[in-house]
Amino acid sequence: MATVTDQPTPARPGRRRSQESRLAILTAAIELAGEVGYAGLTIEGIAARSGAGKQTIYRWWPSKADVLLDALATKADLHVPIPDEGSYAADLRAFLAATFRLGRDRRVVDALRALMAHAQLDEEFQQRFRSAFLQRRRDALGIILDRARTRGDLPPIPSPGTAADLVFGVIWYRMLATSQPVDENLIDELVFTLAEPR
Amino acid sequence: MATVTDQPTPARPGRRRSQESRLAILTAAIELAGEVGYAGLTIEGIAARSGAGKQTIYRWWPSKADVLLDALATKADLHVPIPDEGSYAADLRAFLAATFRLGRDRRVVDALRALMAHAQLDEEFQQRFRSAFLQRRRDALGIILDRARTRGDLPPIPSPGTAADLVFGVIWYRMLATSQPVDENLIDELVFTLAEPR
Amino acid sequence: MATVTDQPTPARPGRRRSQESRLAILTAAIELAGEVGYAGLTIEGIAARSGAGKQTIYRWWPSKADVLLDALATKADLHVPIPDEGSYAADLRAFLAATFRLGRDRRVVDALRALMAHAQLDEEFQQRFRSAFLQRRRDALGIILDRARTRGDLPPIPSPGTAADLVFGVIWYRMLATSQPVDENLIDELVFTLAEPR
Amino acid sequence: MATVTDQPTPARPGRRRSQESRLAILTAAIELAGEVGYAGLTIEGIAARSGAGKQTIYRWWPSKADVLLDALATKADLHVPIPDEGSYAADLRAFLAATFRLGRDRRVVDALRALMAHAQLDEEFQQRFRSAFLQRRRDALGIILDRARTRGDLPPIPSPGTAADLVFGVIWYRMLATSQPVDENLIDELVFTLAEPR
DNA sequence: GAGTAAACGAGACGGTACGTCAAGTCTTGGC
DNA sequence: GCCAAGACTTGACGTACCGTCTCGTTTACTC
Repeated sequence: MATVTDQPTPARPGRRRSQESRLAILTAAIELAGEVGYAGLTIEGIAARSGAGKQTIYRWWPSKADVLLDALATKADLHVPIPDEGSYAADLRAFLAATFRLGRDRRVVDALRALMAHAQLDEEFQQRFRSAFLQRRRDALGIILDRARTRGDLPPIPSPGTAADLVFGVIWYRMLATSQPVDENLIDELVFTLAEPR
Repeated sequence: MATVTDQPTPARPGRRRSQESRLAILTAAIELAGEVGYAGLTIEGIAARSGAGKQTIYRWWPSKADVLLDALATKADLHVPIPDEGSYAADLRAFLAATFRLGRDRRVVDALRALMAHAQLDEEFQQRFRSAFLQRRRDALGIILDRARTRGDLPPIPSPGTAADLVFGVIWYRMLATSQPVDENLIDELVFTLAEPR
Repeated sequence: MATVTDQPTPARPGRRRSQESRLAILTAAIELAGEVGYAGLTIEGIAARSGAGKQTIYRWWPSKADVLLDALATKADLHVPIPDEGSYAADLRAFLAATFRLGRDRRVVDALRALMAHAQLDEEFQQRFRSAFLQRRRDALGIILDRARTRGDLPPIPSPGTAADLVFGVIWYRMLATSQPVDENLIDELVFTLAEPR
Repeated sequence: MATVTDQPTPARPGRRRSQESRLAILTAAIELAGEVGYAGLTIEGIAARSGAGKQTIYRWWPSKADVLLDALATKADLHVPIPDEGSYAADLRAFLAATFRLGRDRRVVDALRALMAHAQLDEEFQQRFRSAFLQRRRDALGIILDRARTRGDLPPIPSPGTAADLVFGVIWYRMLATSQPVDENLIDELVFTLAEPR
């Protein structure tokens, strides 16, 4: 039965988007970012490596940052599962551990640093980066905090919003400013500071 | 008697560095960054605006980020005074309030965001940015933390290093990721979370 | 009775060529050439203006010059009648006057200039342009010259071929090199120079 | 002694134009035009072949046609000497013979055809082509015609202007429309038609 | 009336060159 | 030796069209 949401196949005329090209472009972007760094990454380079025409890239992505973001979303598993571990402390610990694991992949970390950097230089990309990446992470943590509040597990201070700022703040600060990734020790201190009842 | 610090007059032959040019360049950099944004800032633009030759800029600064960093250090008052307020909580509150005031100047915040971004894309600048800016701020907070430890005022968890990461983490995260600056409310929550004895 | 030239109905299967499309394309070509000039004329532009697909154009014409040549032949009356005026001088005068009239239409002159230009840059189009246009005009003048020779009206020098070169030479030279069209005065001088017995 | 016309050295600051680059560009343009034809000639190709940057070409010439025109003027001897041969007929014959010789060089003829073509597609280049080439040739013939008039050697019809149109008309028409160059026979017919007293 | 075949509109594709911008370097004459 | 001026090579930008290649649709003929 056809419904209103059957939009993926609106029977448009014209040639369909090539999935071969799309994937070749995303793969080339990831590889090149790893080889020459984000600063050395160019649309021309991606086009050359992937065998696509530049226009094909510009047709679907507004900037090299968008290509890389799409590549990351498509190729890297950025998903953070949030199983109910029974307590705020345990949930938070699980969340941080998952992030910890992600942070061990140098290529992913470098790409995220570059995307955050690009977001500071490109107003419009900043919007996309926030809604496509940053906000999703925040929402995941938001679920944990909500659950804790329901449980009566959540300290009154800091407020959920500030707690999220503290968690993501350390993570990003270490990535951007000190090259010191999230480690086991940090997890302990964070859990104690945020989840320990007073 | 000549000493090691007598560097301004090493009695070299040839024309001395022009302070007029230096200041004109720094002023032009600040102004242009405000007008066209960091992404639109170019060495050529700075040279044209300041009336300097490009070579003069390249002779003294390695990149546009360094010009802007120098301009910020020279023109904006980035100094954070750390008077002894009698307690860790009060010192921390004073430190955050000073940062709060700094964050009200849009132009300074934008410049800092851009410099942090540039640091992600330029390995060598990252070193200079860390030692010339990030580490200095950290050192200032370090004094407060040291003083608190001496006083016996400092909670055992989080450790001083992590406390600094938490403080600078929130500040930078809000600047870079949420466009939500440090405000009075955040100060209260941070002071409570970090300085309240358990 | 079917003859060799009855090509429009070879009883092939499949959809027939659309005359609507053909005319829409030729019209669009003429209009666009007038609006944006030949240099600004593109197959994509013709397709967009006419509502045709690019493939439809490429199916029937090898280049934009061929489209324009076809358009000119179809829409503009390029025919030069050569009624017998009784003498070489009168025939030549009539021929030149007809050409004169044609040259008053700016759009036709511009299109011819562009086609002649294109013929210099595209070897294959040059062949088609010669046989479809230049040679036809030459043949028309050839009839006049033949008639004059039969009449004994034709001066021995210049030879018919050279006479044609002289006639078309001035016309094209004025179009291409001096923007000065054929006018009454030129007609007088040409007729005197070529047709006056010595 | 310095005079008002000593303009070549106005003591401007800044680096001087590189004659090495200029000549390398002109040479590359001539060579490439010969190898790939004018239609295949590109600014990028000239830059690559000459070792110059594209910007250097765009700085000094507005289009590839201007490069080629300059190259032709610089490298090919396009000068037509007009010694006084004693009579209009002899002068005209000498002029045509010189042109005849020029027309034997395939590369020069092809370049001129292309430039004339380009002039039809580019309004501004047309102005430059006329004053830098076409008008100069016309002026040379003008001297011959003036001399003839002074001598009383010049037939009243056609007028000098029309005579020039006829001469250059045939030459260009043969180059552009019939691929049949000026030859000895044409010279005889032209001299007879234009210079023979009636 | 069910194939089958071609032309049609639309539009994505790999390319090439465009003309521009800025980078960082080099060369000039003057201070 | 520093300075302003400005030409230099280099390399990427984002755009415009090229000519080709699917798509699904429409129109004709053949069986």
